[in-house]
Amino acid sequence: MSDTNHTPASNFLRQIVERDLAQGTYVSRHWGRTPGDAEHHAAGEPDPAKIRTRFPPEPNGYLHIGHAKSICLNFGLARDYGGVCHMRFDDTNPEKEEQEYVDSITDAVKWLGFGWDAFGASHLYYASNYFDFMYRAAEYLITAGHAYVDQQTAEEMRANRGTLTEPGKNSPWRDRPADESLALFREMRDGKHPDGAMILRAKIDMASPNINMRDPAIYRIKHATHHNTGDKWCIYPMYTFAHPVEDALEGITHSICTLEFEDQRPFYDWVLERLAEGGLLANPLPKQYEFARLNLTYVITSKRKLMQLVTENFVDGWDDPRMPTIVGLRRRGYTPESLQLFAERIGVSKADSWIDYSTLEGALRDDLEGKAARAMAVLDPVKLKLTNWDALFGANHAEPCSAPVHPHHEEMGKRHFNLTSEVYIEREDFMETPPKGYHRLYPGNMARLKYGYVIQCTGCEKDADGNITAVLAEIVPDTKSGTPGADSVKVKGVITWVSASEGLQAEVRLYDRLFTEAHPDAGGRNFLDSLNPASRSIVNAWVEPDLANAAPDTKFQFERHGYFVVDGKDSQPGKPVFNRAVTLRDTWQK
RNA sequence: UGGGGAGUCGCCAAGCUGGUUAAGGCACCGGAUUUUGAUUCCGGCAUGCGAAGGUUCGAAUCCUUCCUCCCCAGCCA
Repeated sequence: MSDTNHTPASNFLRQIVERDLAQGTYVSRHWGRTPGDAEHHAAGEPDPAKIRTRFPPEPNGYLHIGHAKSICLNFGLARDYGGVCHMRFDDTNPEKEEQEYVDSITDAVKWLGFGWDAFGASHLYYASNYFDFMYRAAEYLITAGHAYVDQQTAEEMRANRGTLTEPGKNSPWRDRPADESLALFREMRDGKHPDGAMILRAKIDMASPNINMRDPAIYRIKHATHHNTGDKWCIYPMYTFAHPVEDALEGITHSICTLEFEDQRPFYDWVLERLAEGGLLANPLPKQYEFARLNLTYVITSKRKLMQLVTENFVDGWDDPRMPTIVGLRRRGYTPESLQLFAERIGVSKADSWIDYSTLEGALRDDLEGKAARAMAVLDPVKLKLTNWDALFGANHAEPCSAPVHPHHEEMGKRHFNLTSEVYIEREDFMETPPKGYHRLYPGNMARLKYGYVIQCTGCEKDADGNITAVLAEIVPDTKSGTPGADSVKVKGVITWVSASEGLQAEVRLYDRLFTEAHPDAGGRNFLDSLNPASRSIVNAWVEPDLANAAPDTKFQFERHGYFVVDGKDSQPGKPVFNRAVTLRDTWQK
């Protein structure tokens, strides 16, 4: 069960935050109540937020389990240290971003249990709202001699960038007068030039051993309509330039990103320092820290590959319960708490690592164990005939039974259902010739119909092909659960069942991992080759009649099977569809 | 072969301003309880910290060399 009052494990980011808090690194910050430049913040109050972090997705796809780790990290740090985490859309590339994605992303973050209202304000921001400032910052860099307009083609730029081991060559336009660059940059802004005709570059060092410092591009021409700013701009800032600026405008203290941006940090600092020198940005400046992104065995998180699974119909959409997307996990039956627990358990560090898929499953089980209502369901039914029923109770008798909604939480109440002369049980709960240690039904053996009577198996019926068509057993009198004689006969096996005449038939979707390989795309192989053909099987199951009107999204533990959720999309009133979220642990070695 | 990172139990991960019996979680293995072969509860689980040297009374922690893995040459983020 998720434990809410405990000290979270230490990690390098917590140490950094704690050190900064102890040293008062950010106490001098002012906050102008909205994002803004140095002047704006200087006019504000001392920042009530001890730290500011941000979750800055690009709205060009659906969030997945890897983002969940980042969300828990950023929002968690802010929550734990008296700060605030900004929800920010990093929408600097109009060609790839859409409103549909911003909606799904905000939904996902909220569903996960986080929000961005703090200190009397909503901290939902868009990088595109800073385009005016970014433009001003770019003009400043040009004026100060830190940037120039380059008219090399993309190919020339690439050729002159050098290689990992050889320095690059200066662009022929590198030393043109600032006035000239400024004029051209304004022409770029005014739409006088086609895409790719010229580009604004930072002037740093073409011989830097860090390729990212070899005069990186900071503003490019894109005649495209932006989801937020429409056609106001035809030039857009590059991520590497925009991101540090966004962080600074928002007063971010700890800018946390993934490892692949480590090489980018010198440029991040360069941008901020130049703009702070020019008085455009307020000190102290944000600092970037990098952590290892999540890798989960049997799971793929590449945006491109996830997209391919959807567009080529290997799954039924972004919210297919087999998808590692937040919407997929949600539909699968994962809870926000289970995902938070997962994030907490895996920790955060800078070491590339692979988390066992079972860690994810374990977090769900641990969360649902304490709170999911129990119910009986038979997924692979075979009929069980109670051959002494009529003699004992009279034909057509229905024997009322009751069971706790949760065995450890009496306050959750009781559920009721009838035992009848014929019930369904799991096919695997009967064996003609059982292996050693098997203690369910086999001829001569006794077991309990859970919450009902102890029964003794007498045999089975078969069809012409030898398939078992029914299991036969007799009720052992006076052994009903809850009655004084219930324990007069001790049995090792307890079997779940559903009345054949009163049970409800329901579609149950049994999901398993999407891939058969722990590392579906390792070694350059095609991840589609390891798609698990058995990742979903649909069965017609029998469930307790009261489940007919279970509300969508409700989680149940089908006893002895696992945790299931009422599908939020395909269930109809009176006709629920269940998704298996995860099986129960099974330590019985067959 | 340039630059930037990382290597602690099967999987994560603390510890790394030198001195602890090398945390904790997950997994696993025992045993107890159990009308879910679940849960819960007890107990077990690294003489070892990528390797080899060195410094030191003492090293996962400091130094040297080496090995392995990851990232970087988009007008993507």
